[in-house]
Amino acid sequence: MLRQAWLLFADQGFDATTVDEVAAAAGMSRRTFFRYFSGKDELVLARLVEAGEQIAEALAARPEDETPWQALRRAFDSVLEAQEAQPDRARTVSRMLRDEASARASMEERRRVWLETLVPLVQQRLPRRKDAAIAAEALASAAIACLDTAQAAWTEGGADRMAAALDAAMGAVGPLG
Amino acid sequence: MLRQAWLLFADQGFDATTVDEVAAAAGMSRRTFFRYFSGKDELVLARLVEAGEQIAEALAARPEDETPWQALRRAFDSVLEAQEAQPDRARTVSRMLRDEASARASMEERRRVWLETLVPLVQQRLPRRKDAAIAAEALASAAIACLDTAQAAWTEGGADRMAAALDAAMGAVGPLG
DNA sequence: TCAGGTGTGGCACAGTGTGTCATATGTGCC
DNA sequence: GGCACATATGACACACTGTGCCACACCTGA
Repeated sequence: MLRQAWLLFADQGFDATTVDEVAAAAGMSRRTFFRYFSGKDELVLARLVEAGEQIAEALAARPEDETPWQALRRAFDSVLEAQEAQPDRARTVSRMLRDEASARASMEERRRVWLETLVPLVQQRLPRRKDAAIAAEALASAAIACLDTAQAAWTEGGADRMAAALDAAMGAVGPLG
Repeated sequence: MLRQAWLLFADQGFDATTVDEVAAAAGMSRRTFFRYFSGKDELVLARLVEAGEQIAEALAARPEDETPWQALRRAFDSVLEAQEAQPDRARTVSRMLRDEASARASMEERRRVWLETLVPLVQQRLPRRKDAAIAAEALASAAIACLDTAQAAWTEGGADRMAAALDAAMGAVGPLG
């Protein structure tokens, strides 16, 4: 949906692309665009949310005997593969999210949306204790932080295999087994 | 600086307060306000950056035999105290950052600024290895994620001692010794 | 007194996001 | 077919943000 918009973003940058251009490229009026999307941000967020759903699916499918941290690490694999399958495109998007101020806001939003679906799945893997809710949220958001770290390292040359970067990141924080 | 602005934010909400109002309250013109600040966001960010500097100072002062994770946990103590000293004000700010869309953008920005100062300090505590840079960034950003989790839990009733919430969060992710 | 720097405000402009209203474009029913 | 009704779209106006540009006031030293 609105693949046209992403072409514009990649070409001119996110900030430099106006809503008018996006709307025109999609063949609708400005007003109509705002009726379907809350703004340019939502186009970015939509993509990120999709990835979050992939992760949630994968996490739900991990064997029960894995620790939450191991399961989260494995759940990220599908996203890693998708990124490494189209490295140029993935790096372009990644740099956009890092460099363009207005796109950055979507990152915090993504964190919340991802947590909403991931936290319950993590909590299922924890013993029912008083602090289980906090523990689950801490684990999930720490894992996301590691994913972002790996993503950044991979985007800027340092690491050529993203999986290795993620192992390094998550392995430094908690035992991967 | 611009304490007036924070009164307006607390009173009307962040989004609902216009730059014109802030400028008027500070006794300067709109144009002059934009000469000193990049926007309302910067007023929020300034506060968050200050807290980050406190954390960095505290981290640098931790004994060398602590693990990075333990040291980070202890480095957060000063922020915790500051928050618990003025719980109402802290909760108001916390809710604003959570609920108001435009303030949310500052959270991602804060993450970056904090990492810039914290990562080198964490890396000093790690053995020099190939992945030390990634490990340091992963540890620091995971710790920040835990702090946010604890903050959220404390803001919404659940936990009345923020330190306990942070122990639960960080303890669930890595050993605190 | 004059020249040059500095701080400030006014104005105009492009851009975002929203409310309101008018105009298509169906869709079902008689 | 013709009519009534709902829905989708577009046009316009508006409040607000952020920036460039210019004018004015004020200070300071020669």
